[in-house]
Amino acid sequence: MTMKRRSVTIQDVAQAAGVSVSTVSRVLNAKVDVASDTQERILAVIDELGYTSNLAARSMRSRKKNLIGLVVPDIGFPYSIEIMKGVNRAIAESTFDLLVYTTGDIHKNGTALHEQHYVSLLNNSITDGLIIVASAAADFITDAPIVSVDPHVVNPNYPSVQGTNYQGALDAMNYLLSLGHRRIGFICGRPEIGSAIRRLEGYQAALKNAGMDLDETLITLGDFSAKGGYKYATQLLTLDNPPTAIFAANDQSAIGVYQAADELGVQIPNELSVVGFDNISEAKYLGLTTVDQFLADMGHIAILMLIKLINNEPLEEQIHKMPTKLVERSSCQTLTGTV
Amino acid sequence: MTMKRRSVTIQDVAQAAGVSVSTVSRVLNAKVDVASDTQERILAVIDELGYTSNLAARSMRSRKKNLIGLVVPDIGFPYSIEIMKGVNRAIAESTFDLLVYTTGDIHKNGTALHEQHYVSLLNNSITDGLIIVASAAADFITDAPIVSVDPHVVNPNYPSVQGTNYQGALDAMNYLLSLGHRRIGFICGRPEIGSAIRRLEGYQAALKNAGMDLDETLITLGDFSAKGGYKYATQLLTLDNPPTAIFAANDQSAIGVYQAADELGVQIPNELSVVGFDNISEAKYLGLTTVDQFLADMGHIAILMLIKLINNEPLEEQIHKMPTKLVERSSCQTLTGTV
DNA sequence: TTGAAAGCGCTAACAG
DNA sequence: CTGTTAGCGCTTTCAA
Repeated sequence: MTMKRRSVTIQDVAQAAGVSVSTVSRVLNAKVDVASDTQERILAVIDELGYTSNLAARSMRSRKKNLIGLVVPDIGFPYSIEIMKGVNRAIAESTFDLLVYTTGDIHKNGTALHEQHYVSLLNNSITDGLIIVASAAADFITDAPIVSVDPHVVNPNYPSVQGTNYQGALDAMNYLLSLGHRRIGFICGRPEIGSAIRRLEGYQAALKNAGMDLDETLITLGDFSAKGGYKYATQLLTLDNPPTAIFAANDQSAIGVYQAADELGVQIPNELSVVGFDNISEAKYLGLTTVDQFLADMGHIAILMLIKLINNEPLEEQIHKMPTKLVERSSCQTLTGTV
Repeated sequence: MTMKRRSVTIQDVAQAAGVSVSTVSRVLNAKVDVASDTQERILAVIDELGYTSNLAARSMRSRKKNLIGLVVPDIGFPYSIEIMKGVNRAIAESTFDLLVYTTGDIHKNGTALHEQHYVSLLNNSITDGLIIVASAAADFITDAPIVSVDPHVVNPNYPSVQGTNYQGALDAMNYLLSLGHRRIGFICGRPEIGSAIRRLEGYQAALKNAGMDLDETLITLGDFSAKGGYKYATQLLTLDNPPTAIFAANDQSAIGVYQAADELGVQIPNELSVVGFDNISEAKYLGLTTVDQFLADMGHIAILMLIKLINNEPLEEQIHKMPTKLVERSSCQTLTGTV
């Protein structure tokens, strides 16, 4: 590790090259009005001294930072990972660098405050713009643009990319109905999150469309966790008249369902069909890639939108509808976005 | 979204509170020598104006930035995620904020350059120190301390936290041997990475210790990917005299083994035992948590080491040995670290 | 084509 | 306890 006590500054480079700092700065910023031999000499010195421009100083002085920030909730969720992948891909194709901040455990309180803290910290100083994933906070203080991905509550004041949760739930339910199921259980997500509610509404609408009655005992609480899924699946499967299929609000819940079924000796998929929304873990385990792609695309779209905002280009409203694909014991996810 | 054209500065706060900037600065940095009524007034103004300190300006002026950087390879790997979790946990218990940078696809070239770019960019400006996970680069130019987690090649010039790959492989093999297996296949990791080699050495040593001959046809190439695992498992399982057990170099490879076995109609674990190093995906799928913990602890330890370095405290050499736990079809991971 | 000089927002002496 | 002042490293006028 080459560890110097004081880093080499633009001053050092200027002195070594026998020019002024402003000339070095011009070279660094690829300005054209520099004599080519001067330029070469400076570049050589930069290389020799191992100079890197100081991010802080640069950010402070100039408006463009070439840096985009991504604020994601608990990275333990495959959901976050997949979005990050799409973001990474889009960043790689751009001229921006990416910094990621995680707000920690999504189930803990104070997430909204954490988010706001980071937004202020970053967007008022070193980043040109920010993507916020699954934000709990509804409002932010910021100078630079923000694009929100799957916010808990949609705020029409700023652009967002959202999964088509309602349609996805309809698709999943229609799939189960087409298999002949008439008693389908539903394990809900965290009720304060809009997407969980829209999935529930999709569940209810599908039953209604099929002309079936709603059995309230088949709808349970839930919290997007495997533990919750296990608890509520056990509840459903030990009913006097248990469901023949379960639609879980997300992949973690679905894992809990598998565990509960296993423990109770219920065979999947022979005795019980299971569909989980966002069923990433399983898809990955089974070597499927379709589901991941939806989320990655959300991240990708969000970055493209953000870059347009940063460049002051207009956003055209646009529906980005992903094809739906269902696999046994797995699920579907569709999304819309404005680019 | 509250979006102002120019952010409120410490100047604005000072003016509004009728004090000087330095007094505001003192309050911001929790200095004690400020009259409590002055402090209250300033805090009220800060709150009212929605002031947030400019990260760039602060970083530039003061040595302490309260920010730690984490550079991880491809976030698609559960390995990276688990380490990030441990890091997050340690950060939450500290006074530091965390910023993450990912170098993208681990299999792509140029990773080392990417790493060096970010180390210079961050560590010479806005971070107090950096954790680098699975670094491909061996050397860095940096002002602030670095702690390396599982570097490809260990550089004795700077502190590192490393998994006990050799011992872990021994444990995994002894487990398979204790099950009575005498023909055990090995699917290697990327050979340019030190940990892959140490796992191979553990495999070989275990056989030697058991007084068994080494059958070269049972050792295949590999690349830490499911695709590679599938390919080489197929190769092993279609041998004239196929192995009764396979030890895969990581969890991705193991997934490939399951796929290959499934396709060839080989029953696991009845006809074939499989152990995968770092078997995170499966452990998670099966609801196990032990394996994750090892990696998270590596991240945790790394942060504790880094904070000591930042505070100029000495590092004591210390072996942190995790208990070994083996589960059928899954694996073990132990680690050591200096804190 | 280049250099001198003015700050960006902030912290840290140094005085009072 | 508080204000004045001097920069941190960089970009950007404005002159030369």
